[in-house]
Amino acid sequence: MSLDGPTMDERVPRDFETLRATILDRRESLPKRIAQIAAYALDNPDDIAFGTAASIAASAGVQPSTLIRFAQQLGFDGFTSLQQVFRERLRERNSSYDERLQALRVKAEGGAGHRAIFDGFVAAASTSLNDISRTLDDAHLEDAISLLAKAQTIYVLAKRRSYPVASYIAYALGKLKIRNQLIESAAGLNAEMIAFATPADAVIAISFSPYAPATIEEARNISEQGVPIVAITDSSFSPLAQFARVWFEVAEADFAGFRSLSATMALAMALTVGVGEKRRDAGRKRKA
Amino acid sequence: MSLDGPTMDERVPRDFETLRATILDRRESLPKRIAQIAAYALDNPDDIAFGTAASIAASAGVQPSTLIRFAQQLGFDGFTSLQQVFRERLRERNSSYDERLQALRVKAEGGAGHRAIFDGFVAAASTSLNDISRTLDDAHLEDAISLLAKAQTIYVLAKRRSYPVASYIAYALGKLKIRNQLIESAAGLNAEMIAFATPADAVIAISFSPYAPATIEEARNISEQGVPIVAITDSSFSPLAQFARVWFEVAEADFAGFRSLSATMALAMALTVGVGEKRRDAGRKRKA
DNA sequence: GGGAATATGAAATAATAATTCCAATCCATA
DNA sequence: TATGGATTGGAATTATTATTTCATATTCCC
Repeated sequence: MSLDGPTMDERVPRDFETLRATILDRRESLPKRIAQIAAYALDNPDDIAFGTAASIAASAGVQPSTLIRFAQQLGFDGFTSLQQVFRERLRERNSSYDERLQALRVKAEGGAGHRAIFDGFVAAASTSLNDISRTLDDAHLEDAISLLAKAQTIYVLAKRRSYPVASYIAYALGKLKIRNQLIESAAGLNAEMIAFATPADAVIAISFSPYAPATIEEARNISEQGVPIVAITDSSFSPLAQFARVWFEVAEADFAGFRSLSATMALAMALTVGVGEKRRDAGRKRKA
Repeated sequence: MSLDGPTMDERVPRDFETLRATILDRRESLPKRIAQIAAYALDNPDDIAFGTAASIAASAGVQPSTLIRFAQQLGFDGFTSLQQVFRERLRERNSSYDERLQALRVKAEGGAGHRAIFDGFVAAASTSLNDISRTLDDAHLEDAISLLAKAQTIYVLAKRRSYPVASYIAYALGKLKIRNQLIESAAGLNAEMIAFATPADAVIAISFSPYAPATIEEARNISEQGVPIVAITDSSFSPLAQFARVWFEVAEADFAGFRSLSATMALAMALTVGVGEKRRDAGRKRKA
């Protein structure tokens, strides 16, 4: 029995890393059941954070009292205070990513030097990816892919800032052997090109504010011919939205006056590869 | 009083985002104290996850019973089940950034459906951004920007998969009023275009394995004319590296056979805007 | 192999926390 | 301004959960 007063020799681990180290350190010398719960704790820290003493003990295959003895051996005065450490860990880790992004952004805004510019663009891209990952509507995605998979030719329509995305879509469709036509302005023959499109075809149109007038005009014309349009744009007020059969709202973060394209790119690739898969599946079914 | 049976009309939010949306949606119509705790909940989700009804109520300045009424209004049968949602959120977000990515990747690999494809591309893009953020060499960035800032005309050279990046660079340089020439193959006049370049100009060349032969060939020719090259490529064995005055190694993650472009894009934008800034500074100094 | 020290299991107990209930208050409407 | 309904506060009640206790088992040393 040890009756040392309120100030004990052994320091109680206050943060998770210290705790982890302490456990690992003593691992050898722990009694069987205590070691069992120690291993469980390091393997399933989330369960310790949220579970009740009884539920955790059951999962780990020990008695609740063992769990408490484990906590006491580590210097805590009970399970509850041990649990605090595991909860604190979640609190901190949770914010770590956003904080890192925030730090990057602050550095980019405040800092001088060109590294700051680079960090700014990375932060903008990360933010955009994060956003779209949260907000993308699965049903829209399915609709858009079905629509495009049925098309004889997929026309790809985008100007200026959105043009790189269009050119990547065209490249990817080509690699997947899906017939497509990029509508670019070089030769000034857009109107003629568009005239070939029929309701059996489909369009992917991409435009962000300020909407390139040519893109809008061409989208209007082509939709009047009955060609279904899948639009990627930045708000429900976008003129593109009104012509589109399916449309996606993509909010890209910007930096130094240039918006990121990463979220749009990810969506564009998902559409392209999705169409490729859908066609392959349909092909297989037809053969079988 | 509503005595509707076990199947109630209103769906109980099962995940945090739905819950958040529901709260925001009803915000107007909520009674004062309930609204108070609603605001608190959205502002301090961690506290809801970890606190007790009493402690949370005290922090939010209401009675515990109000907290329970709030939960019930949302369709939960008590505070405890509301709290589950807040805990689940932490479990999922818990993941340090890498773990979250891992989750996304697992979802993309395991999951069927087109959402999985989308998640895969988002994961690839995030990974790439993460990598480049860690590995980019500040000194290289400075060197490249200095080199490009001195150029009379910046030639931009990329084919196939890298072409979208080149077109974005050209767009951005244009917006910044920096003279540039995109070398595309449409008219088959690349050789002639390249012949105009002099050592007072500079080139940004982008190529990834499998390196487009045309890009390599053109890079060789232009470097033999003494025009300095900044290259973005994917390994030190890249044929581009040997012609380049400065070169960046960018490792893009891939998914479904298509590599991400997000890291390359971020670097490209940093170069572009960096050059813009450098020229503006130089201009100011010359005037002063 | 015997005995002391240590570890474990299971149930009793104490504590803490969620929920309910009812009276008081507020608010809209006639 | 009176009245009914909704909202709120606070204490009582019920539930859940952590902790303690003690009997039993195991281990280690002489």
